[in-house]
Amino acid sequence: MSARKPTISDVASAAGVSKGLVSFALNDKPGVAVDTRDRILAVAKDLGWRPSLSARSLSTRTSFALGLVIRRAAEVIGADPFFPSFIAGIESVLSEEGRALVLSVVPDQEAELSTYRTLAADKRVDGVFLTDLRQDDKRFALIEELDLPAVALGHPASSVCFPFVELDDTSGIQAAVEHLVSLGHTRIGHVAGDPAMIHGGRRRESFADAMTNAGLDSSLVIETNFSVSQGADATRRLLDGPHPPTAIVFANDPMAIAGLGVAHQRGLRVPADLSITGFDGTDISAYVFPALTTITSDPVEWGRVAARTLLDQIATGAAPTVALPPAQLLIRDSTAPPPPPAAEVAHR
Amino acid sequence: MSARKPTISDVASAAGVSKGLVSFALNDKPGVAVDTRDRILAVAKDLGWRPSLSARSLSTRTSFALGLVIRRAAEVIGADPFFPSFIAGIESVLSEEGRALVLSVVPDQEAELSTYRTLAADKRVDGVFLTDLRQDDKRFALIEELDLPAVALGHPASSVCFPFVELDDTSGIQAAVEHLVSLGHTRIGHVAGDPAMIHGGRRRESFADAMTNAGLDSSLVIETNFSVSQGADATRRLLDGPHPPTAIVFANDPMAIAGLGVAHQRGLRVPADLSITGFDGTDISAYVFPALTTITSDPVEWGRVAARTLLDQIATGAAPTVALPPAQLLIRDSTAPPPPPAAEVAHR
DNA sequence: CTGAAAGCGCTTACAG
DNA sequence: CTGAAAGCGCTTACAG
Repeated sequence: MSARKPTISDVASAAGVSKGLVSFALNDKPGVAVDTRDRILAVAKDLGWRPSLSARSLSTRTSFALGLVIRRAAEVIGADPFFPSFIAGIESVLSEEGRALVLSVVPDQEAELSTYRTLAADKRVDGVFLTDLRQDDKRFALIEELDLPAVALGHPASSVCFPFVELDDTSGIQAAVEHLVSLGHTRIGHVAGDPAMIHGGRRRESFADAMTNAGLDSSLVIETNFSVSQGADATRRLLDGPHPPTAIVFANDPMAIAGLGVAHQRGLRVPADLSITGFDGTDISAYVFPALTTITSDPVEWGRVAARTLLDQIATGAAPTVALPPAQLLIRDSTAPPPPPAAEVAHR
Repeated sequence: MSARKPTISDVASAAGVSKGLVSFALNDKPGVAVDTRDRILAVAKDLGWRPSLSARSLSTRTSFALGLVIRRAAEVIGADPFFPSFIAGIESVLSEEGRALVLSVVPDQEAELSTYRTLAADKRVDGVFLTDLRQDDKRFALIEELDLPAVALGHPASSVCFPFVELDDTSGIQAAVEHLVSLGHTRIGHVAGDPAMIHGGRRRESFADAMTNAGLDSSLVIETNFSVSQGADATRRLLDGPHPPTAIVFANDPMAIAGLGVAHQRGLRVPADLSITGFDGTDISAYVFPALTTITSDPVEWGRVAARTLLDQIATGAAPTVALPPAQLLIRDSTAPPPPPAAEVAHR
């Protein structure tokens, strides 16, 4: 029971071998006799030896950590339940691998970029996750410049030199629009996300495509930054327009819930007077009234797959891109046929 | 423009001094002539030298990182907007200090404890944040055993050897009860959080105390795990009881929003038939209908202060405990006088 | 005020 | 299959 933590030298002398051999045994390198290896490992276990992370880091230039940089405005960060679940998924694979997750939350692009630079310069992480991809994403060039292994969430707008894990959300949006059209809606609005963000832009395009396919006007769209306050505001503007929609497709659940609030405040019944769909399938969406028809994905699984892909990319330098099962439309109680024209007018 | 990153030796030889002196200059140690120091620093900057983190870690036994372990069931993790904001607060101080945050999300106590052990054994972090304090918290003994610097969020149930940052939430709960009592409510229920968690238990006690002070029955309490599903369930049970409350105080906003959903589903008007209060002051609470009367705290500030305190604790070993401004009652539209007895009966 | 050297605890060619 | 040694890039007594 020495006070000091045992080192590789302690193990080596206790096992009667050199430090080098202990290292080889530990790392499963070839060239160690089986019984020698077993003896070394037994002694190591006996002594309670754990190789020093910083010593390994120094000689291998590896940090055994992965980095996640989240760039979100303070206003948006709290409302989005994506990240906690996504991180739980990452953790579930990292913990088995003895790796850690280094997390940064930054307010703007400048801080984001400099955070990646610092992470790379300090070799604080062996690779990074790229979330919230943007249309013209400055990170791509930076990642290449820094020669930092990376994995992106979603399909990058340009061709990139790293793998990504994508989840098709277009079919979910299309299913939502088709669902509303089949219920008889013809004036459907969309409260879109941030157009500078790939998934914000793509959901909007999917909406427009689906509307066009149905032969309907696809111009009832208002862009937001994904925040609840802008979601509420967009809903108001849509309802105040000359031809208010009878259904609104929201780009995320928090905005849809805010939209529900606006509708109720105006005395509109959902879904009798106004149908609403969300996006994410958050827990709370099942418990608001009426329960939200939404489009579900699996952020925990996304985290798991992204972590495995990044680890693979670090190890091999050429991990394959993977496509997750597409987001699914989950029909609950916030969608119904539109009101008959007369009843409709009565509400304005 | 060499391909290799410059090291301390490069700086030393370029400046014509020894490595040791460069180290002293870098770390502001005494015993370096001012002009020598300036020259060294100028050369270092010129060469773009950044001291290697892993080399420094190895010789100083410091990781320049702080650890946050979040133990939450998958079901609860997404709905609680506390952590993203709290983490943003931590980040705002760590980024200036060149330190990183290592985050772990674990499902249960066993994983939680072993995560702290691993973090300490690997010297992965220099100190840890302790959140979601429990009544009988196994982490306290572990922290002492591991000799790991720590800071707790909230007031520990037992006396501990590390500082904590507390935020009084009792006065907020009391203010909520007093507000409801002053509106004329006499049957007030409480959807409590997890009683094993300090803040869950304390909010519940504050509720009971406030009710007793008002001379009212304080037994209308249902415990939950803070999840929206249990929040909805508890609301139903309260409303199905023999003497249903005319107001419900919820231990967090997500559950209050679920409670709002249950009330609407039953055709109860809020606040005319039922008053509801939340806790947290989340963004979305302002946008549901009716806007939620809630109790607000400042998780970002909490993160900032906790980070500074932990850094102080690491540096001095004796950082003072700090008390944040108490949570404030924010009156919005979900609270009003109770319905007259007759009207009430009509709703059952 | 400054230099030369040992040490932190691993890994990895290089010999044998 | 195994050992002895150098090296990763810092920090820190120890001399002078």
